[in-house]
Amino acid sequence: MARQADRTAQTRAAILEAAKTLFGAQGFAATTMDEIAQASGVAKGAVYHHFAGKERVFEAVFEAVSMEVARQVAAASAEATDVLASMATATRAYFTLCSEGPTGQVMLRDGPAVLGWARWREIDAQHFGGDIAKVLHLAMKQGLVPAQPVEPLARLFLGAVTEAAMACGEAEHPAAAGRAYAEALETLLDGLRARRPAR
Amino acid sequence: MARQADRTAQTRAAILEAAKTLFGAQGFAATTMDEIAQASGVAKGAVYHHFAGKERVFEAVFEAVSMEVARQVAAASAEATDVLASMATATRAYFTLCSEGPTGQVMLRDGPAVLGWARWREIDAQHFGGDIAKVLHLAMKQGLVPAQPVEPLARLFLGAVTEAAMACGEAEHPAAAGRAYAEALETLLDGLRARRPAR
DNA sequence: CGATAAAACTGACTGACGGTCGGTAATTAC
DNA sequence: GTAATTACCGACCGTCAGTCAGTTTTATCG
Repeated sequence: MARQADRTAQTRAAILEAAKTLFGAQGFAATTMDEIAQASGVAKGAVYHHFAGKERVFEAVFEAVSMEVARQVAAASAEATDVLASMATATRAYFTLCSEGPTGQVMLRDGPAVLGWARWREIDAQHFGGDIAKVLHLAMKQGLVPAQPVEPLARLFLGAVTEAAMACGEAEHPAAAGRAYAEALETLLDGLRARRPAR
Repeated sequence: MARQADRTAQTRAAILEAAKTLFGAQGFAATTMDEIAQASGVAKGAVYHHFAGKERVFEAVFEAVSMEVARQVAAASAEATDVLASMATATRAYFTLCSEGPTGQVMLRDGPAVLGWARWREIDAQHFGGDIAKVLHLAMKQGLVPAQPVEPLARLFLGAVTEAAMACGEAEHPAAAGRAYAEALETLLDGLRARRPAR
């Protein structure tokens, strides 16, 4: 009984692993279901037995990658002086991770295109995106930032961070670009700080 | 001799017009070259005679739409008190235009997916995107904003505006969402203003 | 006006790829 | 054991972007 479940999980994992590699390396469009099937060591029919279609395979891969990225970002921003500073760190870790290699391909290039912007944000909001809103909310509670609607502001930041990640991925000197964008991002964050010290 | 050129231009225009309508209504993926050909009143081969492929058709449509949007944005922000305020107005006009209907489909949903983020920004930078950098630069020159690298900051804003446009397009009450995002955007812009010596 | 070249245009055809489906093998339940 | 359920197989199908050999239209020149 557990045998069956194991077997299923194993096959699923193999498909996911192969798909992640292929999607990351070649992108969604350039990867065929036949390739995925072959790379996972199963027949095409088996892939369709586990996933309703190519997009669903991608969605599963995307979710896995999302989770992993959020985990690493959280780890990177664990220690920080105040909440806004932690946001700057997290944000920087996020777009550094996303701007390089397979992760960027899945998270930024293909993500919105394949899943649609809405679903893309929906998933991201469960991992990294949601944290921005939380931190912002906390910052307001602490008086670091003037009280105002959180949602719109959080979305704007998410958009800015995404843009930075894309730009870094495209840049010839990603590291240098990363520094430049991190700085600009901090300028933006600092601008939010309450002007007349509420302290 | 002008006859030939006329004919060519006319056919091209017909294809572009049909493609714009179809891409806007159904999106890039759901539109077939056969449809475009039929709607333009020419054979498929003629479309390929004028454009190297489906993506090139889209690119031409995208450029036309981009230009039109930039024109309307410029018109909307013509009168404004200071440069930052004009940016707020322009920005708002931009994401209002982009968040609705066919324009949004072409500019935001399919644009980056089909052209690739890099090429997408490249084209946009020739129209709307470039203006952000210009305005920011001017604002620094006038002392409204502390001097700092313009490029990264401009990109972040562009990302934020794009995000706002997407969110508005998705929202159930686009008008209300538009107001909320416009306000958040102004908060961000205001945060950039040089702080008063009085504290 | 032909004759010739060049460009615009046609539409049947091809190859690739996502997805289907009838069938087989393995596993579990009774 | 047998029946039922689930995993898996792979030949086949429909669709669609892109091709190409051939036809029509337009421009050029003697």
